[in-house]
Amino acid sequence: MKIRIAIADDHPLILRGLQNLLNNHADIEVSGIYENGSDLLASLAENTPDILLLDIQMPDKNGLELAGIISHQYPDIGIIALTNLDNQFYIKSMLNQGALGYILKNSNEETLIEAIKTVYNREPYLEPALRERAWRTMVKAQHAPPEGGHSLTRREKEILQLIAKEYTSQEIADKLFLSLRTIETHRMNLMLKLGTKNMIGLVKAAIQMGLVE
Amino acid sequence: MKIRIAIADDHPLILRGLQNLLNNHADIEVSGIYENGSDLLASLAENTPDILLLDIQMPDKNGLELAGIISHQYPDIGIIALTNLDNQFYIKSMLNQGALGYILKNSNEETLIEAIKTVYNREPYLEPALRERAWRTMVKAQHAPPEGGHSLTRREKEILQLIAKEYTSQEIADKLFLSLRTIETHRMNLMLKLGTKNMIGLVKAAIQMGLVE
DNA sequence: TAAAAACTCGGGGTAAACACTTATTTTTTT
DNA sequence: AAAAAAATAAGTGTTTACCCCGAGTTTTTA
Repeated sequence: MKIRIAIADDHPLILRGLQNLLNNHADIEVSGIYENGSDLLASLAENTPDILLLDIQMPDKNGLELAGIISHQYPDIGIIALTNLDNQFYIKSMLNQGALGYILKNSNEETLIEAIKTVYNREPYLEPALRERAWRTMVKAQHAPPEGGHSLTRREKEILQLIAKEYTSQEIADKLFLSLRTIETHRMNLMLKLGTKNMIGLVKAAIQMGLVE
Repeated sequence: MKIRIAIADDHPLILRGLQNLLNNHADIEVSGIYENGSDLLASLAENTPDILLLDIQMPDKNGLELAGIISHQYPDIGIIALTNLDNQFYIKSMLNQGALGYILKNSNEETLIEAIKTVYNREPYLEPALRERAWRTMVKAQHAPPEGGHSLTRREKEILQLIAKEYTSQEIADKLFLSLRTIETHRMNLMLKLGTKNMIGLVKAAIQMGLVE
């Protein structure tokens, strides 16, 4: 029996490349391709794959939300995050949202096939190039941060976004009708969670998370 | 006679997708695919294409340099920049470096083919979605900036890079054996050139220019 | 309905960034 | 050799970020 694979990605070139690549494997079958999150969600009930290759950056919904919804509604689908983002925060978040695999778009064929087969067997798979660093991140996470990794709250994301849009703390405070000290506290917490010592690091994190640009 | 196309991109998936897509067109022929800038440069003399699809982000050399070198050495090759970066600065820079076309990786097939045919006729092609904005940028550029866009000097790039790496001005001064005031002056000039009021904007510009991340 | 997490706000201080200015020396270009 | 551009440096002052600390309120989760 073939492994049925669905692909969701807003880049036609990537879709085509994946399709072409996977069709060369006798034990794999591409069951559906989707260019946005809505199409994907609409189709899953009718056409349930074994594996879902999911891009994190999608036009309508982002991959984190999608992974959360899908892993909840269809626990039998093995989700593999397919992304350009080589970012510890995202890896953790995706895994927390129910993804079993995490590979980069510039992976080679072997990595991709190995990821698919591994996740098909219900085992987690992480891009080889990212393993070392991710492991270190996990280890570090057991020391400083409180628990369960540094996922950002709604307010924190909002403020991070404004910071990355070049608002000063005072301007953010005015905009949100909050005290300057509140914004500063949030900023400090953001720096703690994202492991950076200044706003520069925050901006880079915001960009990697897709909150701006 | 077929249009001969070379593709340079470090993403195997994109390479495969492009190859597959272009092979479906009778009047197009893929003459070579390259995963890095060195391979590309080494092969161009032997195997000269009509069109080069060039990724901006490459492991060894960046696309800007490559475009400059190639357009100089092989003026008959029509260079089309293929990128994720929807960014005015980059568009201008690439065109200045001799690229004739600029399209995004999430373009559809029609856009890609149209770009190839347009550039084959030695005419410039810009991603439709980017035209409006780019045009406005060009118009604006005729007012404020001195000439040919805001090109940064070597020192400025170096310092911008360090800023984006979360060095403070004092740390940069120590590292480069310069006065703190010198670094601050450079920083001010950078902010002027890049049209931003603080370091946040500098970091974003640095990332968009590919100086970090 | 407790407990936990998130959100809010403050004092007091140091270091860094930002904003205006001018000016000399060195390197590159013409 | 002259002109232009780049790199260096500084005076002076204001604003913002950063770093300790603590603590009350609201919302979410268990």
